[in-house]
Amino acid sequence: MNDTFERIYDAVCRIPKGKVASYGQIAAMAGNPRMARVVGNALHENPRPGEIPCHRVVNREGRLAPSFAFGGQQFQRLLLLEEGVTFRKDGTVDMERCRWIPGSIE
DNA sequence: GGACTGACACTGG
DNA sequence: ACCAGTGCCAGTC
Repeated sequence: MNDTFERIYDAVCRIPKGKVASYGQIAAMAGNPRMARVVGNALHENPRPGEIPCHRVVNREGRLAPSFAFGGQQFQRLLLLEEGVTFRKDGTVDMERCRWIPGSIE
C-alpha cells in the first residue's frame, strides 16, 4: 500500500543534514531490509520534492544512483558536499564517515 | 490474479 | 577489482 511509501519517505526525511543513508537502511527503517528496490521506486516517484532529500539516499557502496534523473550525479555530489558529506576519489560517499546511524541523532 | 519491472543487495566467476 | 546472475519486495500493466 501507499503506507509503505509513506514509511520510506518518512525515513528519508529523518536523515540529518550532512549524512547519507543507503537504500537498505531506509528499507530496514521502513520495516523490511529487502525493500531496498521499493525504496528506489518510492524515491523515483518523489511526490513531495523538497521534503524528500533523495540526494541523501545512495546505494550500499555510497555510490550515487546510476539513473539519478534529479539533475545528474554531479549535482547530487555537489549537494552532499554542501551538506558536509565527504566524498572519496571515486566520487563515492564516504559511508564510513557520513553513513547515518539511527539513534545518532545530533 | 498473473507477469514484468525497478533509483538495491549479495554471491559467484 | 569488475561483470553477471539471482533473490527480495512492492508497484504497475
